[in-house]
Amino acid sequence: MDSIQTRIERSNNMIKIPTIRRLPRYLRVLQSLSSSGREFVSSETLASLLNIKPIVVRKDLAFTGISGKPRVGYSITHLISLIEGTINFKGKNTAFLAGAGNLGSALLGYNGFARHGLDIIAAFDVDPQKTDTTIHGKSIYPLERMPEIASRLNPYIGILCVPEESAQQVADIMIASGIKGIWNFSNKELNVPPDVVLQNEDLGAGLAILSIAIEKSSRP
Amino acid sequence: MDSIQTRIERSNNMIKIPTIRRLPRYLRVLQSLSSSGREFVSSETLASLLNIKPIVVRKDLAFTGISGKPRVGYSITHLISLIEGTINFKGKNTAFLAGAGNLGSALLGYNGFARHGLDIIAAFDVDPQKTDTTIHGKSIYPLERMPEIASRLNPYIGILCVPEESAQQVADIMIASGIKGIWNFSNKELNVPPDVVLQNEDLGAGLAILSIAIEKSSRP
DNA sequence: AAAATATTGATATAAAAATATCGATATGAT
DNA sequence: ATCATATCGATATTTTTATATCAATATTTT
Repeated sequence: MDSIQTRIERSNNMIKIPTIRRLPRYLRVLQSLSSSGREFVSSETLASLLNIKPIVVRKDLAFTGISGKPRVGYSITHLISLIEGTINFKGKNTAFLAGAGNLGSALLGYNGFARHGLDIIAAFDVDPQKTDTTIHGKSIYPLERMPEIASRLNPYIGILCVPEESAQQVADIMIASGIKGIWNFSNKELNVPPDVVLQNEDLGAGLAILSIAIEKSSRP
Repeated sequence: MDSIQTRIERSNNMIKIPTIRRLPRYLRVLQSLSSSGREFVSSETLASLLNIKPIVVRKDLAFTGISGKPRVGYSITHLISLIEGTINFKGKNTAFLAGAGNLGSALLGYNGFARHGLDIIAAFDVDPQKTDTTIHGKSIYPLERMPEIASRLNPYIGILCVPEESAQQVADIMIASGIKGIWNFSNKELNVPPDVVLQNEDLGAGLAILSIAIEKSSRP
C-alpha cells in the first residue's frame, strides 16, 4: 500500500483537469502576445487576459515546469513551448473522423485544429453520396474501410460525429481499428474498454450552464 | 456579514457546476428509458449508464428536488420534468447566431438544440453572399441589422461563431442588442459587462484533456 | 551601494466536489 | 404478519480546486 508520503507527492505532481482546460487558453493569448513582439509576461497580466486570478495562473504554469523571474515574469516563447509540450500540441495528433454531416463537415473545415497539433488524416461516412468525395480538402471513405485504412495510417484519435443511433457501433469500429482515444461529439453515452480514452463533448452541458446562469443573474 | 449558518445553508442549496454539466446527460438516458416504457430507475442504473458512481447520481438528483422511493428508485417522467425545469430546457431559450461559417452553419442545422429548448430565431453574417438567404431553414441577416431585429424579437442568448479577429466587436453588438448571455464558440477571450453571462466553448480544452489522457494511458 | 518595489513560488487555508458509511424505509419473500 | 433486502438520503470524510499570505529575489530607483 502507498505510504501517505507517496500519495501526497503523487497528487502534487499530477496535472489537474481544470489546469489542462486552461492551458490552451494561455497558449492562445501567449501566441498573440508573442506576435505583438513581447518577450515576458507576468501572472497578473495573463490573469487579467483570461479573467481569472493571478494565483491560479502561477499554480497552473508551475505544472509546465516553467520558472519565472521575480519582477519580470515568464519568458513567452519558453512558456509557449512548455505548454505545447505538456498538452502534446507539438507532436502530431493524427485523427480519423466519422460522420461527415453538419458537425463533422464543420470540424473538417476548422482551421483551429492545426494550432492544436491535430491532423485529421481521413474521414468516413456511410452515405454513398459522400464517400469518395472530399470535404474541405479531406477525403471521405466508406465507413467499412476504416480498419483497413487505419492499419496503414495508424490514427491516434477517433472523432465521432455520427447520429446517436449508430454512435456505439461506429465507436466499436474505431476501437477495432486501434484508435487510442475517442472524441465523442454524439450525445450517446459510450462504452469503451479501459485502455481506450473517452472524451465527451457535450453542447447540452454548456447550454445548461449558460441557461441557469442567465436565470440567476436576471433575478438576484 | 453573513452568519456561518447562512453561508452553509446557501452553499448547500446552490446547484454546482459539475452537477449542471451532468443534468443533460441524465436527461438523455432518462428520455431513452422512458421511450422504452420504463417507469422507475435506480441511482445504480443511472450511474452505470453514465459511467459514474451511484452516490454522485443521488447527490445530483437531490438538487432537482426529486424524492426517490427506497427499493424502487425515481419516477422517470417526474425526474425528466424536474431536470427540464432546473436547466430551463422547458421554457424556450431564444437565440441569435452570429457568423454563418462552417461551425455556425453546423449549429444552425443541429437538431439536438430542440431537445434542449434552444430556438435559434435568426442568424447574422457580414458576408453579402450569405445575407438574405437561408441556411438549414434559418434566415441570415446582415450583421448591422442585429440591434433592430433584436428590439422586435428579444433574443436571450447570442451564439458567437465569428473569427477571433471580430469576436469582441460582434460580442459588443450582441450586448448592445440586449442579449443576456453569450455562448462563445470563437477562441477569443471576451470582455463582457458583469450583467452579461459568458459561456466559453473551447474545443482546445477537450482535445488537450484527451491528448494528455492518451499519453498517460499508453505509458503507465 | 543601499533601499524600494514588483513579482515569483512556497506554505497555509478555505471552498467545492467526490466518496464513504450507515440508518431509515418501502417492497417482496417467507 | 414478520423478516429480509434493496435503495434512498443524511451525515461524515477525503480529495480536489481555489484562494490567501508572505518570504525570497531580481530589477529599478535613489
